[in-house]
Amino acid sequence: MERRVGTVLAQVARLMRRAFDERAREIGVTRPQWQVLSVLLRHEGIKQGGLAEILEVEPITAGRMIDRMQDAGLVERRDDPADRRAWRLYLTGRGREIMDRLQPLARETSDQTLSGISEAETAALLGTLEKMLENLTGRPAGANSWDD
Amino acid sequence: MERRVGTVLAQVARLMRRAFDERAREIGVTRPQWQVLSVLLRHEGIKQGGLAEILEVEPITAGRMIDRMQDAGLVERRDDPADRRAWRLYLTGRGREIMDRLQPLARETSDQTLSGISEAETAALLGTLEKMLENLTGRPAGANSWDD
DNA sequence: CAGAATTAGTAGGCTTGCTTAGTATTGACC
DNA sequence: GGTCAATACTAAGCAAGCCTACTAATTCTG
Repeated sequence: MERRVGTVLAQVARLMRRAFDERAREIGVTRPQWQVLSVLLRHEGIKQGGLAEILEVEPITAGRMIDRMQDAGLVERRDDPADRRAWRLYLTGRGREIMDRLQPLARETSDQTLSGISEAETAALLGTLEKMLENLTGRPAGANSWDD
Repeated sequence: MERRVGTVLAQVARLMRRAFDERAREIGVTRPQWQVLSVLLRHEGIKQGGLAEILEVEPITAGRMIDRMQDAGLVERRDDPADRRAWRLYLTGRGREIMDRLQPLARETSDQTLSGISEAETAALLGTLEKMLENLTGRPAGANSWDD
């Protein structure tokens, strides 16, 4: 039985990504890229390693994404004055503009996905998912947080 | 608030895949490949298109996966006697053996992820996820089923 | 201060997903 | 029976994950 949790979870996650990307294609941004922009909005000047940690992704994955987003003019790499190995990441004006246009698309996607599901059920879902996240990362979910 | 559902969902899905792949690396099989084997076990002789539909994946994605799994000796393509465009897919002996070894790893992964979460909560999670799946695919979740 | 260990990021190469565009075969319709 | 649309699959090319292995800079330790 439990086998199905991973399967269904992966399926829903993939279909949500597809639904978002479909809407955002015209803007030329993918959902993972939107998530990067989202983090950068809250943590201007973060290093690549920090970004990777928040996203729970390997540093190389974050680095490659920043490569593409820099080419697209969405983000900017600046030297870290205190550490010559590191980059500091900043949103460009274009990146900021695009965030404004993506927000409603994200809303639409989650509205579509959660249609007919009550607030309470959604909250319960989120609660369970956060426990799972803790089990997988071995650290409290609040710590790797998105909204501090 | 709802924004976070997609994000957390994607994160949990990715970390579960990582946890499974870590365990299965020694066997040389990834989680998506395990899912293919799983479907084939229940639907011997299915065509690639049918496989893609069950997995909710594009046909080309399924095709490329079968390429690799055929190279690895896990599955076999046989001609469809009634349609020269199509392939019929079968597990090899090796594929079947490997399934036996993967089952416990899948179990471990979901046990780790769901540790401290009650049966009732897990069932509720699954129920919610299936509603979301319906919302995303536009068809009843039982239809694209895994276990008929 | 010198040398070792850690940290920040990159390079190459793989799988899994996608889109768009193509070929080959089948099936439906006049 | 011939044309034409639909179907089954493949090709090329991209994004986003991963792992292993590397360079360069920093920090720790003796």
